Amino acid sequence: MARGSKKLNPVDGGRGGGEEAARPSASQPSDPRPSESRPSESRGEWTYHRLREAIQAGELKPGERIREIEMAKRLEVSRTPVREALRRLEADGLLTFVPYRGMVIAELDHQAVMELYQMREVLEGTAAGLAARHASEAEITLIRDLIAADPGDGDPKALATHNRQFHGTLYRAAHNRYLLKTLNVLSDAMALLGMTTLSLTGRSGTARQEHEEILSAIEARDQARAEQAARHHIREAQRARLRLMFDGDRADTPQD
Amino acid sequence: MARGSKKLNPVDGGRGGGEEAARPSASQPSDPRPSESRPSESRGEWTYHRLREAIQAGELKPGERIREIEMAKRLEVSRTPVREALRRLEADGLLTFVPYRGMVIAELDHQAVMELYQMREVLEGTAAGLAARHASEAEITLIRDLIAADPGDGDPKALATHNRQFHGTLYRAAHNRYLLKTLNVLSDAMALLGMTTLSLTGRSGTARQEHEEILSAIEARDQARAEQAARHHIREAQRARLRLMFDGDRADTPQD
DNA sequence: TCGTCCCGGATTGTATACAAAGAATTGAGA
DNA sequence: TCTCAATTCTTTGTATACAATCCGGGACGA
Repeated sequence: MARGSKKLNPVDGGRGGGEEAARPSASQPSDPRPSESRPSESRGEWTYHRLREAIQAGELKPGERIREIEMAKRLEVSRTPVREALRRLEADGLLTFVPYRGMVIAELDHQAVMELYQMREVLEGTAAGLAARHASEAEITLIRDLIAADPGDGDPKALATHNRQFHGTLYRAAHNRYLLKTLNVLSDAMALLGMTTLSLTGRSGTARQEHEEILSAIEARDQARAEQAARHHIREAQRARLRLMFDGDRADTPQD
Repeated sequence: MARGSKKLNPVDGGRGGGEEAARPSASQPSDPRPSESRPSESRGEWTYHRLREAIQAGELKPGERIREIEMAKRLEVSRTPVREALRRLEADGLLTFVPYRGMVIAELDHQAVMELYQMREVLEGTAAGLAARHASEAEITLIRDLIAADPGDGDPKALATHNRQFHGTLYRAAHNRYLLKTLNVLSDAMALLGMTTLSLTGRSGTARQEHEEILSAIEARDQARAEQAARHHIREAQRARLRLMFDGDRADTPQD
């Protein structure tokens, strides 16, 4: 039943939040889930978000198997909403369905990672370019404020969150729902690779400069420059990622 | 259960299939499972494809409501697989969920159409550019043959099919799964607009020239030119679409 | 006449029972 | 000890019952 309205942007969109009052108690005689914050969200929706967060947070790692029953028990819902969530995550590319074995957290091989960055370079560039054309002053201000609030080389978690905020704001500033949706999906897939490259390669300072470069071009309403700046940013991120992956090949392999 | 393996490309072009290839009617409480020619895709999968085709074919028009029970009865399956199919179509952007009213075939407003074409221009250009770099000789030959097999100004249905084949082949030739998936989704969304612009604006001849221009650039392995040619192609299609929409505003409005 | 309240119908959300089919295990035989 | 086969286990696919909620219409009162 009550299922929050969903449009093309599944991520958030910063709706005023309030929502309709939403009746306090859940429907079932004995609502199992810890009195979480979303009374009006359907179980399917809720499960979807929970699993997504778990993947983002790295609690569920690539290759790991997900059993419907186990998950249902763990989240204290029935299989039905779990199935719905799994299907949606599969559509997002975060899960892979293996016949007769069920869902598995997607594993990205080298080729997939290359394709992912290639795609992101194009779309991130497009987003920045469009933002230069279409962003409202308020949106530009928001981006500026976000960059100013950069947490610097501190908590990797905060760094990742901040980075996500910056890019998410940039995506929205492009004012293209399809672009927004696609970039969000790509970002999610990136999470499968583990922690951001920022905190792992000491790139946070450089990244901030690159962010400022993008902002600068947007402020100047220079579409071409914004696109190039964004593409450069992603290429640098890719370089860092590749270094990380090759290092990892040496370091991680023996482990386990 | 048996659910055919699904990869990152749920769409692809392999739909050469015949209309109603008989649903996997097997497995009813008393059915010896007639050895179908396939591992028999699951009902959910089957339902998904059927609904998708129905939308593509225009049997289900934008704004139309889809009731789970009605659909289940019509396709002779239970609500469960129907629900799965509906969720997937929603993820593809072909359906919109309206709280307390269920699924509705997505309607694209003017803004959405603009965004769609904007996005397609970027990605189609990217695909052509990548194809120029990565397409195998076999793939290039396939594209060449397809263009040669252009049905010309005849049956609109054949024209649409051929056009889809050409573009689908181009997408695959880019060798990027994320790009492929996204372009397929965008193409599907286009189907919501109704028949191709080709058959409705007498653009088929021009389109063929544009296709040849793209091919030429790919054969020459000229990435930049391929990208530009593809972008030009989409821009022209967009122009045709806009003309059509404005004409439609005058002609269709009174109807109904 | 208009507004409000209430009830029945319609439709989705959720849980659960059952079926099917690969996967794993265990046993016997060579 | 190894191989093969039968049996059991595990897990998903499907159907269906039930619960909850919104929507529409109609009766009632102001």
